Amino acid sequence: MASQAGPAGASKATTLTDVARLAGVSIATASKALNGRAQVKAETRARVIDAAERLQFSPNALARGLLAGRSGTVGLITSDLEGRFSIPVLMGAEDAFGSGQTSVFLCDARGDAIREQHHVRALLSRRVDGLIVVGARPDPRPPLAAEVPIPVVYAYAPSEDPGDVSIVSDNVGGGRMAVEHLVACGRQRIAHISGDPTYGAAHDRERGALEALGEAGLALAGGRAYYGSWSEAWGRGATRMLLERDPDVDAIFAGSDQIARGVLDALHEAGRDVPGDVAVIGFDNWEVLATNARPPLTSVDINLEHLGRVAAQRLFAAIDGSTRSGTESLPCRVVARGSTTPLD
Amino acid sequence: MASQAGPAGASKATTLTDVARLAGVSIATASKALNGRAQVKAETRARVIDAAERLQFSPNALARGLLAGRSGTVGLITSDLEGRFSIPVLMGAEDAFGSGQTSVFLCDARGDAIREQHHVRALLSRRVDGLIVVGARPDPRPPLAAEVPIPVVYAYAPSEDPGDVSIVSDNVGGGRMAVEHLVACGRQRIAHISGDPTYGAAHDRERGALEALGEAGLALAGGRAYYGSWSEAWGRGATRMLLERDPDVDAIFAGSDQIARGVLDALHEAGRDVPGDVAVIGFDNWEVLATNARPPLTSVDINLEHLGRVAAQRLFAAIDGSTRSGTESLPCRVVARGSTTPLD
DNA sequence: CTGAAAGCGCTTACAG
DNA sequence: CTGAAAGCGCTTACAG
Repeated sequence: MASQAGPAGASKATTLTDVARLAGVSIATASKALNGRAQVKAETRARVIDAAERLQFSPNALARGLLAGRSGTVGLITSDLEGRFSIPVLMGAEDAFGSGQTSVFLCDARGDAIREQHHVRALLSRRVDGLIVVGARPDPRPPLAAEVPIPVVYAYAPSEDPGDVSIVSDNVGGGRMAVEHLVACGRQRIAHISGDPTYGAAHDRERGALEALGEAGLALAGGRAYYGSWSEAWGRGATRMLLERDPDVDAIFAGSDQIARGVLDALHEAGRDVPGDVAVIGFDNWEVLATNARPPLTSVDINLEHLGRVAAQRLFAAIDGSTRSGTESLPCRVVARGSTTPLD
Repeated sequence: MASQAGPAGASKATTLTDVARLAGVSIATASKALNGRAQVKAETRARVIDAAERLQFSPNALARGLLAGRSGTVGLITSDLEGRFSIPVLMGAEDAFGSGQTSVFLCDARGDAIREQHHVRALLSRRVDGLIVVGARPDPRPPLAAEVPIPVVYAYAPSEDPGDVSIVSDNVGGGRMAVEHLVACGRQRIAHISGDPTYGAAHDRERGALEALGEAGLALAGGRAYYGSWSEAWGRGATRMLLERDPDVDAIFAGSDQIARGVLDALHEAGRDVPGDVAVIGFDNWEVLATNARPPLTSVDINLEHLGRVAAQRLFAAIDGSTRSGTESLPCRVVARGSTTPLD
């Protein structure tokens, strides 16, 4: 039954020629009229515009791009669509582009360098004007394998090459903010439970936390930071361990919201009141986890959507000729909820 | 300092003409050689291919598309990138396309019809060969406002127009599976706590559940299904209510994994053992919630990634001329974890 | 103010 | 087997 009709939509789209014919002018004039060029009589322009509307004319961007040497498109290569971190970045970038004339090609490399190469080649063939590469985790990643003749911006995960343009969130600053917030809430015995120790960003956060503690004249409760994995189970286990070693702890800075959820559970089971006895702050501000927690979880937001938007802006700038390079760190912010309140 | 260098990548890309010149043939011959046409001497072909490689020739897809009347691109319009349901669908679609010659434009309409229109127009102007529209929630949605001359496939949220092509997950079947699984585990007093009652899909799931209960000669524990919102808090509250009205309940089918997490919490606090006293099954199989639950949560997976892949296949078929239409429901599957086990 | 012509980079009949 | 020519849909100098 199928496929008898031949390719759907085979009815040819209307072209400038059709519009020109209907308006009774040459295609050159039609083009100028539609593009707002100055040298067209007002009445002629009106007739052309009217004809274009009547025919539902939609200019062929392929032809235009071929001529202009610019396609008005951009490639967004993510390493991991599944991961929840690339999505907000992607949203921010899509948002920044979408409002203008630029369309975005989405490619998921699934963390595979070969696949990434394949996508880069395809995008180059489509003559994208630039590329944004969104990493799966915040650590530095190798630059794209191929030499590409267009600007590239690395987002979330910076390129290992300092000559590239990278936009990341300021993990040191985020760690610092978390502790400063807890100190501002009057806490003195602050512990840090983090995740996978192979994440450089985790250590950056710890560094920021230690700086802030030092400035407040405090030491880390529990004797050291606890590293494990980015899971609720680890948050629970580490908290039990911590309570044994340092029962007087009055605040816990968790390396992620998942860990924080485990921390809250374990504190609850140990009969500690949050935030009365122990304040808890998470990291990432993963809404669904943070707002549903009991009590709702204070967390450090890493502003990923903003990061995506900035990446898009930097890409635009580079396409327009900017030669700025290097890694730019964007500040985090604390979103306060019920799990941290001042002691009084 | 910036922008002195002029637009980056301004060094013109190599063209077929460059390749032909280096190989000492006409561009027609070069084209045929590169595209595997039969009428080319082997030695000539080799010379052309060699030249193309040396020059890193990447054929201009814009020129090719202009000529072919087909761009080899497809538009993916999502209503809600933030939502966690559109992402897997998008992954599946991207995956199905990405392995071939098709590139995907991503557009987020943010649930706004005006924005959607804007994106449709832009995509049409880029001469995409087809469109996939991914809804934000599983209920039927109005078809695209504009008449589009290319095939459209609606995924996750079906079009209200039965003449359109829609791919959705089988919510009735999913509800049925959930109850059948609980019955298979020997449960007799099965309750259903669902979410926002304005979701048609929620009622579909209930319907499937009721059918399966009827076939097992059982009635719904708690007297009726409990509707509220898709949150942990509601899961907790509803469970408390349920335990009061029907203390003998031995299984709860939650309308989402978030609700299920709340259910588990409340059961835990009420001193009920899961799955010993009460079995719990969720819906959506949201990995991060399900695997981190205590015990790990059994859940109905709605196979969104597969749904995206099928949507892509249907779009391809339509582009190739298939005229099949209507709504296609894809089956769910139960992913069993620790929260449900046979009574024995 | 308007239009004929050239050209963006490629592919495809059509001659040779 | 190879190449000259036309053409996809548009824009932009350049004449008139």
